[in-house]
Amino acid sequence: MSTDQLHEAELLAADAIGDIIEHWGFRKGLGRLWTVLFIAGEPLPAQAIGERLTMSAGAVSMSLTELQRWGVVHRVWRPGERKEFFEAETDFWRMISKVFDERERLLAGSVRGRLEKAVGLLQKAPQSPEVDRAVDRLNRLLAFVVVAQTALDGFIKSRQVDFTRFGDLVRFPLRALQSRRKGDQ
Amino acid sequence: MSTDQLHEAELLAADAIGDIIEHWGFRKGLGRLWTVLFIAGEPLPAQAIGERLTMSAGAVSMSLTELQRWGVVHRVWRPGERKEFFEAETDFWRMISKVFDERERLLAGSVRGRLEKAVGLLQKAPQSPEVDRAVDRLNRLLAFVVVAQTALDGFIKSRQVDFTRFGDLVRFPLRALQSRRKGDQ
DNA sequence: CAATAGTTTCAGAGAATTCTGAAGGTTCAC
DNA sequence: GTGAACCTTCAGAATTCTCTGAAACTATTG
Repeated sequence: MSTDQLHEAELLAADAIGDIIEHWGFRKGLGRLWTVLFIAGEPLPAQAIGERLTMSAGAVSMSLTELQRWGVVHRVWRPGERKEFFEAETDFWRMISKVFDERERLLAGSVRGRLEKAVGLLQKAPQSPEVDRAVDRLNRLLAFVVVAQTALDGFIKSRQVDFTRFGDLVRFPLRALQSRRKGDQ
Repeated sequence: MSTDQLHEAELLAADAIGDIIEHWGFRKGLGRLWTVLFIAGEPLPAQAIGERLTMSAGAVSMSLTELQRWGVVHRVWRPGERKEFFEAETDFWRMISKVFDERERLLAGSVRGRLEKAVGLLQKAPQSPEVDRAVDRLNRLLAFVVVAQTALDGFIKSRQVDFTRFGDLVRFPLRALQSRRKGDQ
């Protein structure tokens, strides 16, 4: 039965993506849910998602909320339909940018602030070779946080252009791969 | 007392870095431990770490093992000393590369394999517009995983050069910062 | 406005992760 | 070899995270 195989493939892929996502600090379930939506290729109602992944309505709802917060899933309203639909963001680049932005915004401020505070504390302490070296190192760490943030940001924001050398694979790779089938080689 | 302030600053910074690290999918404790070693600026015995962070010997040992596995902490043997010392890797770039490499190695194979398997499953299923579209999407996902990996890898490996515009801040900034103290200009 | 379909929220259950503390190694000095 | 100092391991404790299921809420329909 075709539906079973579709379903099995879906779960397999969802789990794989779930694992990636988990290694980047997200919940596995979020990756799985996004993948199901992505493979579906069209907006799905919450209930359908719950059925495919065997999740409770509550879990689906919470996950969808979080995915929307990250900008990787969008809510779709369909005239005439009572229920709501959800679709996966498919522009991988936009997705990643958003996630990075969010992480930056969330952390950079507080982290930077705290590191600066730590430096301040030390500089008020009586000078000593030990403290001096600690200040140097903290400053170095602080500098790195800033540089890394800038660099990552630049990378993320510039890549859309640079990626063209991959033949638009990132944004619209469908055509290029369409003809490759198992056993081709 | 200077030691108290050093200690307080240490904890503050350690916690900040711990938070960053946590958002990138690691245990907070690993970030904290690394930071203490980094600020110390010299190899420390396990016991000293435990005291500064109030961790049990077991936790310290386990954390050190993991940090070494990630290549961000090194074991140092000092002739004449019975205990062993641990020092933080200070080349941020090497650190990041290693971490990315590890993640890649760990996941890329399995993830790629599973996605390919999912595509294979679908391609054996009876053709239908729905299945065809699913195959397309899965292929696109697969392509992205590969591209992203390549791109990230390239970025990571090339950045060492590009970072020079930050005045070597990333690799060897110690000297540059050593003399700079608050009020220098 | 009552009934219904659908979604969100949240307390508590259950699962997973992380830490502790003790037992067991290992190394080195004597 | 024995004892001391130190590190590692690991079973179970403690903590944290995630999910469930039911109740509350919202929007739509008749």
